[in-house]
Amino acid sequence: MEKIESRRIRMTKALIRTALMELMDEKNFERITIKELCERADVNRTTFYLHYADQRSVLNDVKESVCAKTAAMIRETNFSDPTEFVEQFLKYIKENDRQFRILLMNDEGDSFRFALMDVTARGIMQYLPSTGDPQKDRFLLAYMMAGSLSVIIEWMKTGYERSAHEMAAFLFKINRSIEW
Amino acid sequence: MEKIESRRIRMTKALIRTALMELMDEKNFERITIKELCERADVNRTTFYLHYADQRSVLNDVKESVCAKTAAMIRETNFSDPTEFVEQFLKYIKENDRQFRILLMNDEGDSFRFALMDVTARGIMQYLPSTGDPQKDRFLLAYMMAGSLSVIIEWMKTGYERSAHEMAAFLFKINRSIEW
DNA sequence: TGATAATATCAACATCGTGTTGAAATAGCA
DNA sequence: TGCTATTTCAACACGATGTTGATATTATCA
Repeated sequence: MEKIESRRIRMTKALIRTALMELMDEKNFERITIKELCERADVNRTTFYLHYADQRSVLNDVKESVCAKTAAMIRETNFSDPTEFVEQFLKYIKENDRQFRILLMNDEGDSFRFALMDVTARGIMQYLPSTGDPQKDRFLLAYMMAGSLSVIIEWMKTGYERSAHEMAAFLFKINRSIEW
Repeated sequence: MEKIESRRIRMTKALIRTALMELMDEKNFERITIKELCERADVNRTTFYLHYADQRSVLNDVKESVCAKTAAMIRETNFSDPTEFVEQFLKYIKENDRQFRILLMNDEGDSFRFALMDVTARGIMQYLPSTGDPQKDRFLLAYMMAGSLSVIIEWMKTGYERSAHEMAAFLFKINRSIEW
């Protein structure tokens, strides 16, 4: 289980992942065939099956990789207060617009959103509410996370009209104002 | 455009829609082929193409039909205050658990959620916030709708542990407490 | 450098789902 | 009953899938 992938394999898989993102920018995920994915990546179809079972496993791989990079960014960034954390996070999304847009818009079963939630929880854990009732806490967390992500997606759709700073303040104000 | 479908056609399409819901309860949407959908519905494949182009158009049809029924329920139900409206809505979801669960869990691009938003807007329109800034209003609406739906989905996942009454009070309290 | 192992390519294959066709069977309605 | 709408049926060409065995290329290490 501790196998480290060789540089060649990492390169091949990266080519396939990049090709998938390109294609998802052009058409629906369901319409993407393994054949055209391989042609775009310039990788033999047999090679594809050496590393992935189907298109979905490539997509999952992309999701994991984006989450990992986001987690690393959070780890390496210094922020003193939660508003600044949110602002940094928003800036990061804006800078990596294409990836986040594609993944959030094609998020079957909210799997990417849940993964993002886990990642960002690290940054705001200490500011999360507690009612004493674990189930209520879960409901509240779900509410705030889904609500915030939805606002972020709306922000994306405007082409990031408002600044990350302004949006962070907005989001922080809303989330803080909730009574529990 | 004003064609009324004959009883036979309505029946055939209903068979196909029911079969799709059955299959979606068993496996991922993407893995469902037209062939097996027809076998499950006991309808000839040629007949399928007479009414639908592909699996997705069947799914869209199901979504529309569920939204239409929900809208009808809302129209026919009397409720005096918004909490009661939310409670009725939650009860309706609980009673039609299978349909809502399947559609919400497989909601690519949030299309079903948006449609549900439109439908329920009728019931809570007058209680929606206005900041004077249309874009901010859109953000707030997105936040509250996505947050509430997410709580509802979490409620589903618990197997409707708490009562619709309690959940309605909870949701109403949260949404009301938001500052804008 | 040269041997060796890992990785990628290639051609070929059977299999399956797709979408369409024209003709025949069946059901509903006047 | 007879007419019309609807469904069934068999057949077809097409393309994607997943797998195979052999071969070529590339990386690693002695």
